[in-house]
Amino acid sequence: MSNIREVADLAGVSVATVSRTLQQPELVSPKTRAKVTRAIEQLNYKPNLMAVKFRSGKTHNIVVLVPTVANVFFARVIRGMQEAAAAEGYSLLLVNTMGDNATEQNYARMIHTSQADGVVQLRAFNPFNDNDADEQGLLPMVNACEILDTPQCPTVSLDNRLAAAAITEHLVELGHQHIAMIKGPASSPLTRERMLGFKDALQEAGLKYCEELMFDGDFTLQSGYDAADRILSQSHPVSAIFCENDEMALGAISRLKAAGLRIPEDISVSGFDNIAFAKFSDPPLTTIAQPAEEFGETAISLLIDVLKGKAKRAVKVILPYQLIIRNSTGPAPVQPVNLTR
Amino acid sequence: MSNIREVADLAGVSVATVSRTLQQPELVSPKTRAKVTRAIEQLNYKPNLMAVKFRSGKTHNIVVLVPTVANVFFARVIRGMQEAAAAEGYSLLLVNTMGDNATEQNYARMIHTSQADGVVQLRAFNPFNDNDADEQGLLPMVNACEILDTPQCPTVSLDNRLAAAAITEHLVELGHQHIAMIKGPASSPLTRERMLGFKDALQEAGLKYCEELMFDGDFTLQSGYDAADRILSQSHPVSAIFCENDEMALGAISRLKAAGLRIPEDISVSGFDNIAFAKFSDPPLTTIAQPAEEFGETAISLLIDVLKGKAKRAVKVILPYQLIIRNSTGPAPVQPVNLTR
DNA sequence: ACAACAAATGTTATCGGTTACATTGTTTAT
DNA sequence: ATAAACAATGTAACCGATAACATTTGTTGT
Repeated sequence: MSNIREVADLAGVSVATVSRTLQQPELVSPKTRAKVTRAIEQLNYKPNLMAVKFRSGKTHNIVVLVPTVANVFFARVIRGMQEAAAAEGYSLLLVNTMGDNATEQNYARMIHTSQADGVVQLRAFNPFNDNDADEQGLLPMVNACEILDTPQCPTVSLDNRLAAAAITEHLVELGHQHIAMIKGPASSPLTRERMLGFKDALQEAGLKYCEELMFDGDFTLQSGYDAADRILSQSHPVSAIFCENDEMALGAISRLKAAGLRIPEDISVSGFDNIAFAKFSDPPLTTIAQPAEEFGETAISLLIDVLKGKAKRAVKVILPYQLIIRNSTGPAPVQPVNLTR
Repeated sequence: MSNIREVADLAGVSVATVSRTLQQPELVSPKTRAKVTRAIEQLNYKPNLMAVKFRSGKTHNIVVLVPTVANVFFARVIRGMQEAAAAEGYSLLLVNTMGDNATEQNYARMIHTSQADGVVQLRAFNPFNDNDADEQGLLPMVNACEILDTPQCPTVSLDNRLAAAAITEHLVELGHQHIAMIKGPASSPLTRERMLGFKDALQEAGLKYCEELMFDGDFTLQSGYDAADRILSQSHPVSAIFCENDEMALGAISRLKAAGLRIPEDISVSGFDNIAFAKFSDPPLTTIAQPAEEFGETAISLLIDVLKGKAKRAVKVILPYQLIIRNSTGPAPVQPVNLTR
């Protein structure tokens, strides 16, 4: 591999001139520029970016902590980040953390070892220690999608509470009075926020909230299936199920159909996220659409602002949601269906 | 940020001793080691890994070219790579290439600019130029999943032809004589291989191959839906559809059901990949399971072999597939159903 | 023609580590 | 006792680029 010195020698100039030819060509006379360019081509010279990054102290790398890349929603967010990052000359170091705190802390440490300039965190967990925080005003981190309660960094999120209330309201308007909920893991703020929105809407409608109709899940298809199974084997009447994401909704539908229930005639099911599969399921899923790609783009652009020192104060961006009504929700049956057949 | 010199000063030793304490502690006396360790802690010293990588010429980064992270199958492969890489101290630079050749070439160039040591390519496209190849015997690249026809690098793949034949055979055994196929993009070798396997099985069974029953898709849900739409509006009888991946199969099922067809009573549909959704669709999808995580692990381990100079010759690994029979395929109807109702 | 200044190019310290080699101190063998 | 061998530590060159500063060359004005 050739280096800048060889190029300089071949072109008969100094290394500084070669560097300038590449960085600020306007400072180099056209004649010399031509000589240098020729030498570069002749040697097939490529600057060693490791050296550049080392020297400049800027890696142009961004660590992205993803709970799981297998989540279709995150895949869309990643795509948005990718594009925004590439446009600004940044590379993404994607880390599939499986929600493991230690792993996240490990990779966040790449900031300190100068392997990356910043971090995008897609989970409500602060991978930095407290003492890291006060070193500089703003940590080079952006929190997206599932945000921290008290973040010291910019965030991009959705008003999950409002969105959850909106979809619940839709169910209420259809006449549903006994709505079960399949929640995400208790550790997730999303879960809490969407639950609050759910409660808000119930209260607004004058319906009473019933703790026994809340079921645990973990955002996977299987957990939705399992939760539906538990719903079927309990005694309270249920005419609609609000699922905290689409995967769980689809899993639940699978179980309900296996029990011979018709959707939405016997029971309505709603999701959250509007993943690609939602449109093609049977029946197509009523859900909340999130601007996933935009989450990614915004996160990257906020982070770059922080890195450039532009952001003095932690910005909070709230992106809009959209209620997508399809056929998995319908009017409540006149007589609540007996689930335990 | 403190550096090695400050640590050396505080500990009252030379920089070499500090470096040795971290790299080859056995060369340093316990007494000195203790002094150095204390200084490191006191200053909260973290070695600048950019400097290390620059000096050593090894970045411990691996570029992964993913056509799209939104593909559930790739997500699993990525997860496998992630784990294998982390275990060996490598980081993954994931690139969502959207199948764009220029993008892939761009990122593959990171090898030449010393930003990464190697590349894992999940698509049948060689991002390097010919002249890159002969520089060294083996390019620091591994091709996985969808492999090149004439790769100059190690590969990990499935015998797609055999797998496609196996699932076709399953359809034939169920009595299907008019099998349509929804293909992937013509540019993909996977498409060709699976098509060959499909033809193999037809020939084996003495059935004739019909060009008009081959429909184009692009591995997305929507393209499966659209292809099914075209199948419904043509005149040949069809009792089964072999889809080249699960997404297209699910899209097709959605369209077929919308037309009032029952699956598998009226028409059978098979997929390929066994994504998580396959099990929870209605009906659950008959498909080919691939060891996705193992693809990823193997790819990384092969690449590391190449990087360490262990691999002299390009290895080809073929992983096993598994036919998963669920309920989207069933006996062929006695009288072929008229699709154009 | 010459000062004054601008443009073009060169020289070299520097980033933060690693490591070959040099030096000093300590132990072992004869 | 002395040379040889070894252990522990230090010195400084080096990786490849950048950029501050120094120097040379070219241009302009009077």
